[in-house]
Amino acid sequence: MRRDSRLSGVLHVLLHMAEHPGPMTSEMLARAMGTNPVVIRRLMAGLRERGFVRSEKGHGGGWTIACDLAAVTLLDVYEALGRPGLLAMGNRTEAPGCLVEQAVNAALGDAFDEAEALLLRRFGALTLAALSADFHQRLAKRGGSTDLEKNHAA
Amino acid sequence: MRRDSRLSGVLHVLLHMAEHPGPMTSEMLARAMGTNPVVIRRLMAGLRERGFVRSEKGHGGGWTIACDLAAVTLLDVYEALGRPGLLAMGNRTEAPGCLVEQAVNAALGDAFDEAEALLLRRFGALTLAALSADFHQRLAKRGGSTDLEKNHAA
DNA sequence: GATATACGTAACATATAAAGTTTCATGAGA
DNA sequence: TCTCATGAAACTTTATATGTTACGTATATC
Repeated sequence: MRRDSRLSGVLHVLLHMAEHPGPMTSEMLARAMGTNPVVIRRLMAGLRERGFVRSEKGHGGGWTIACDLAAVTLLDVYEALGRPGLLAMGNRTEAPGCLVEQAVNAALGDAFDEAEALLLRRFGALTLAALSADFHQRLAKRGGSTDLEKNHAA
Repeated sequence: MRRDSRLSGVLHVLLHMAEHPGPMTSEMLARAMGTNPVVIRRLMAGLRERGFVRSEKGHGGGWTIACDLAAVTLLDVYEALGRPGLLAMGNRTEAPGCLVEQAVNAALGDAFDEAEALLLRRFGALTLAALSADFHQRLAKRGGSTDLEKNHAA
């Protein structure tokens, strides 16, 4: 399957929610993302458990942000998704008896660990507020609207 | 599917070949790796095209190393495998019209690009000779044999 | 209270890619 | 000629993200 896009997707959802006054339903968000409401609910389940968002049932219900955007990093979001695997490659065996494989594992494993650490460091250094600020900068430069319908094809 | 282990696997194969006088058949290598001869041939196809290894058919045939281990880096091997994807995550959409998604893509894309660059840098800095040297160091410390049968379960 | 709305969850379907397997053709040495 | 070994195609298996359907539950409006 192609690369996991859950982090990318959930950030997209969160930033749209930040621009939208009042709750957004899974249906609205799914339309914006070109996907299914159930996919949205799955993405959001972990975030709800951590208290980053809140969901309300029934009329006027939907999703609302329940945290300070400046206090939540991409690392927090990543962890709320269940820490999905970051690298597409890995060692063939975990604890091989073969010394050759141990040498290979050690060399590759170091590189893999470093790359993972780099990603987590980068995630930890970016807040949702920073992402939102970047969005608003792009918006000012282009002079568009924050309205969902203006930015997404119907 | 679990993480791609082709690079790990092909390095394992190469280092065993380096320790073995004369050609090794796909059958021998497959037994050592706990896999199928066809899998070995698939792994080696790209390396053969680049001249890193040579294959001979018929009696006494098999695979032999055809390069200077000190001149070939893990990056060369990685490229011979067809540059398989390094990261398990990616952006949801490549060139989105949505400014929110553009902001998300920019932030994540930078981190992803850096992680990939780090991995390729690390691969490029490691030669097969360095891996082999590390293996021999481990061997001296443990005082074992380079014989395949001694290091792999039957 | 009845109805429509919206989330929660389970179950199932689809798509993709690595890995494993089977089969047959081809070439090389004994 | 017979056996060994690679080359390549085709098929199966497995894992996982994503997409879809269906049904239960809670809530607001009428």
